Amino acid sequence: MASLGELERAVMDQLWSADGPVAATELRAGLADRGVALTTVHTVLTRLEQKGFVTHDEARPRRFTARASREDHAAELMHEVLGQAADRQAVLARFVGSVNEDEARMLRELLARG
Amino acid sequence: MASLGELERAVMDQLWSADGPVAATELRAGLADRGVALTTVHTVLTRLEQKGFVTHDEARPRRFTARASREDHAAELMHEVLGQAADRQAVLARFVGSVNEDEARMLRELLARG
DNA sequence: GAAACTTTTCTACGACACGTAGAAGAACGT
DNA sequence: ACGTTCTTCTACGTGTCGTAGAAAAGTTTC
Repeated sequence: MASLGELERAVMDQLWSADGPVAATELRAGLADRGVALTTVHTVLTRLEQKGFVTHDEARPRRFTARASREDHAAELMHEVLGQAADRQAVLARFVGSVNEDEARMLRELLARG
Repeated sequence: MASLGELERAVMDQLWSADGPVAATELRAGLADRGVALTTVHTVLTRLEQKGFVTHDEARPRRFTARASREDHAAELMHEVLGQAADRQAVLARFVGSVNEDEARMLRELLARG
C-alpha cells in the first residue's frame, strides 16, 4: 500500500474526522495552523486520489471523501503487514504479547463472536 | 518507525533469514540478481544502522546482524499502526474480521494462554 | 451578461530519501 | 612490503512530497 506524507496524512485525518464530503476550502481551514495555500491542498488531494485514498464528486465546489474509514485503513495496514510475514503465528504471538489487557479483552470478545 | 526502501528491505530479508551475523560480501552474493556493487551494500548497511535496524561487530570483515527478528519487526509495525488509532476497538474488529480461520484459531489460543 | 470572485488544473521547484557506485584510505595475509 | 580486500567518504540521478504561482474554468453579483 502506498504510504502517506505528513501533509497528506493531515488531510486524510480531516477527511476521516469529517461527517461527510468536504470541500477543499474547508480542509484548508482545518489546516490553518500550517498556513498552506489552497492550491497546495488541491495538489495533495489530487495525489491522494491517484493513490486511491480519496474520491470527489462532480458538484461544483468539489467535495472530497475518504474511500476507507480510518479504522478500515488501519486494519488493512495491519493485515498487510501480517500477510507479508512467512511465519504468521510467530508474528501474531509477538503481537498478542504486546497488546495491553484492554486490547486483549477486546480481541477475545471479537474472536468469540466470529 | 522508519520505513524501508526496496534494496534496504532485500538486505534486511537476508539478515533475517541468516542464522547469525553476515558479512557484506555474503550479503552482496545473496543479491546477485541485482548485480549491485559492494559499496552499494555498504551504503545501505550504514543507512540501516542509522535507522536502528542493524548492528555490526568489530571483527575485521565486519559482520552485520538484524536487531529485531522479522517477526518482531512485523509485530512492532502492527502494534504501531494500532497504537495510532483513536478507536482501537473498531480497528481490532475490522482486523479480526479480515483474518482467516487459521489465523483466528491461532489468536484464540494465544489469547487463552496469556 | 460583464466584472469580480472562487475553484480547478497545470506546471514547477526545493528538500529529502534511496539506489547506485567511484575513489581513497585502512587493514590484512603472506 | 606488496597485493588484496574491506571500509569510509562523497556524490549523483530519480522519485516523492511540501509548496505554490499562473492560468483557465466556473460561479456570483449587479
